[in-house]
Amino acid sequence: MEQVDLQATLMGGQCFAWEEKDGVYSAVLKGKQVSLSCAEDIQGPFLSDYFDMSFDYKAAREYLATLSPVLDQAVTTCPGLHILRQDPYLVTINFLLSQNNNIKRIKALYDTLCRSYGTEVSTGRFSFPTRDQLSKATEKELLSLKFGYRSGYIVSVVREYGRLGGLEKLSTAKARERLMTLRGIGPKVADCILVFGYHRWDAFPMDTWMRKVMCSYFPNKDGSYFAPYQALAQQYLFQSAQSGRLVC
DNA sequence: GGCCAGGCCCCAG
DNA sequence: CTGGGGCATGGC
Repeated sequence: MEQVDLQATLMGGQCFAWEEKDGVYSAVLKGKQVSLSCAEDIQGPFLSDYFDMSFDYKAAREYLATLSPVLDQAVTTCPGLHILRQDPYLVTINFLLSQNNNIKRIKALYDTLCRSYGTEVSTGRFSFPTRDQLSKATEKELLSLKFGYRSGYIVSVVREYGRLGGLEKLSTAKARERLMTLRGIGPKVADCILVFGYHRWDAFPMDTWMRKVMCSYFPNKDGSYFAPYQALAQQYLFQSAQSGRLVC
């Protein structure tokens, strides 16, 4: 039975909603609070979909392991890493927050958005603001909440989001192109939205960590080397580098 | 103080 | 198309 690694999957930089306390992971999803203390708690249609339980991760890991010792090591150490199926709008706003930033502070900003514009679903627990709720935020307000130069991007993307339309039907390359027409979404953020919001495994986000990894371990190669599992390879390599398990 | 963090925009060449 | 400066903020 496939065991999801909650730590790696929920706290590894795919999403910023979860907090871990005494081994219990909790978040507000779809307006409801969810708490998980082990992989067996992943039950029901919503969580099964969220954790992408129907995909054959074993086959993907076995293939990636053949590509390089670094990946072999990574998948062996952490067999339970899944790519979540998250809401595209939420992912879009989240990765606007991510640019030139670190995971800890991205989480803090995520929390600020929830508390400032979301709905309190239980005492002290807030949902992520809907598009409608977030549309009430002004740039000035966001600046005072320490969103920095991302403030303008958030206001603009919330306003223009409807323009994206049925991205699901487009090829990854076309969808990427359309995402990048929004202000504040460049190549890297677009790729993150494609992987984490649209589950496009042929996207390969290249951030500062990945640049180092590719330079050190896969010189003269790009994401296509890991096809058809680019996104999973990326997530393994990102986490390995970012947690200091790789020397770059 | 300088450098860096899941970068992007804008402007030179 | 490529390179580099500017941009907000906080941790180290």
